[in-house]
Amino acid sequence: MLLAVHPLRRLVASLSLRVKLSGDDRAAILDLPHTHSTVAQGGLIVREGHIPDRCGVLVSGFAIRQKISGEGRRQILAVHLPGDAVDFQNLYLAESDHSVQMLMDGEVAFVARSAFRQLMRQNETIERAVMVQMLVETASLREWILNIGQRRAPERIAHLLCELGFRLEAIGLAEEYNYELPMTQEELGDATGITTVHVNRTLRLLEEKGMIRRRRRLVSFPDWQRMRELADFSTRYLHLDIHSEQ
Amino acid sequence: MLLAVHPLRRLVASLSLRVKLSGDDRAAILDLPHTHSTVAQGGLIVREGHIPDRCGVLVSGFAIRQKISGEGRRQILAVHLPGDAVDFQNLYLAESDHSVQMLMDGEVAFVARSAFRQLMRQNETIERAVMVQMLVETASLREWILNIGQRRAPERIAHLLCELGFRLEAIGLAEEYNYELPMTQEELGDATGITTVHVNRTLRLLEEKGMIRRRRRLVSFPDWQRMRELADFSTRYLHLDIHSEQ
DNA sequence: CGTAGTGTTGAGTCAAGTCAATGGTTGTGG
DNA sequence: CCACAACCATTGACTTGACTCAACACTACG
Repeated sequence: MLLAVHPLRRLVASLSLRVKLSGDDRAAILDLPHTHSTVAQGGLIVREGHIPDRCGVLVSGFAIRQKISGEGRRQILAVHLPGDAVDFQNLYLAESDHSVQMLMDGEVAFVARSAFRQLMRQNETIERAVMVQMLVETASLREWILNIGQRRAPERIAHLLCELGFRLEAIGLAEEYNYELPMTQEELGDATGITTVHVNRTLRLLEEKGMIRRRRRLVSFPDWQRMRELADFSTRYLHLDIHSEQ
Repeated sequence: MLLAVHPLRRLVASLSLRVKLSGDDRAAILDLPHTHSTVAQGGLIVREGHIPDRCGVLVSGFAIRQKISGEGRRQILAVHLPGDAVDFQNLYLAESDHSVQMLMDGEVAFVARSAFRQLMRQNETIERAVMVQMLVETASLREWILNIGQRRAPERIAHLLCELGFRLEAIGLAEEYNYELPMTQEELGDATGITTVHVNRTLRLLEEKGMIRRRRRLVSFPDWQRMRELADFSTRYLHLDIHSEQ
């Protein structure tokens, strides 16, 4: 049973969320030459300072995009789910200014950057799909800034939990927005600009207020709507509503 | 003396900072059909929720990219200088998730989104130049997140002042990194996630430490290198070093 | 000369950080 | 199978950076 599931299938599904792909388009993506390997927890798929000549696609497992300050403090910029291409951000740049790291053991497919760019020039729909994906990533960064810059700890954490729930739901990896949190409390802190200790207290607070329920890393939301309101979570920035045709 | 200076000249210059453009490339950009108008301070060039069908290019004056939270708090995401195209972020999206506002009276040229995209498909160099510009904007958002998420108020403000100085210097609008700050202290606060009062105290602190000097809105840096170190300001994220050829 | 927008300063409060210790879970190797 | 180590989560006590509220000063402009 070779290749029970094609490594790039999730990428196709992910791109299809926002741009309608024809059978030919899908085939063209699946035909991209690629390698396929497992990467251990903590492994880097994109390295700051390196010249990116290939684009990683998450097949399984989660990853984070991160940047380290001069004092060695780590800021998490985004969380990537299976199906995400983690290197669109570097497709046209000479040198990566940040890195992408696996949150757990997982599989990654690698596609040559040149192959990606060639396919984009050949196929306008795929080009658009990639561009949309890139711009949605950027939109997420904007919301991330708003979150860190303007919200208090409880809302900040809540917003991150909502984003994860919503995105996992969209790709079928959550049920009723319940999911297993792929991050430690330290990582939640690095993502939201809050210390580990305060993340812990804030999670407890959210639980006491009945906004979340926890068992191990499993989070569930007794009242998803109230949670969304508390978190000030709007889905507009994820641009998921429609298949934009032009 | 009609059109003493072509409204799109600064855009050409701005794109040329990172991608080498031939004479034909430059001419093609200058030939883009466009309108040209003045926009008053506070005027919106991009509106959240609107469908962007045209792309604004700053001819003169400064603008900010911003997002408003559900509680009405404003977060500034980026500062745009003359020559910046402020709508690349929406070129492939159906609806803007944020807005761009003039910081002062200024001139803006508008190019139809379709014309831009058509030119990009026709001319691979221009396509690359636009993509690079888009990705550098995204890189700036990442650094912005690091700044707000991991640095203290003095370093945060210092970093913003460094970024402005460096970018203004790059387009010839600063002398020795000295420039007239285009923002009020309230705006500095909204950009860094700090209250107005604390911005004021922090600026005083930076001045007392000899990192900056102020006269009105004019800022200068007695020791630019020390300032950069304090701010933990690296220029890598601006990707300005080279004309990347591939 | 009055008004509106900025900038500045002081006093008091609070959200979040720091430091430090303890508990729980998982995995591993003797 | 147990003991230890490593990692993660939790809690308490104390500190502090930043916020809030409030007043006042400066400047530009009609």
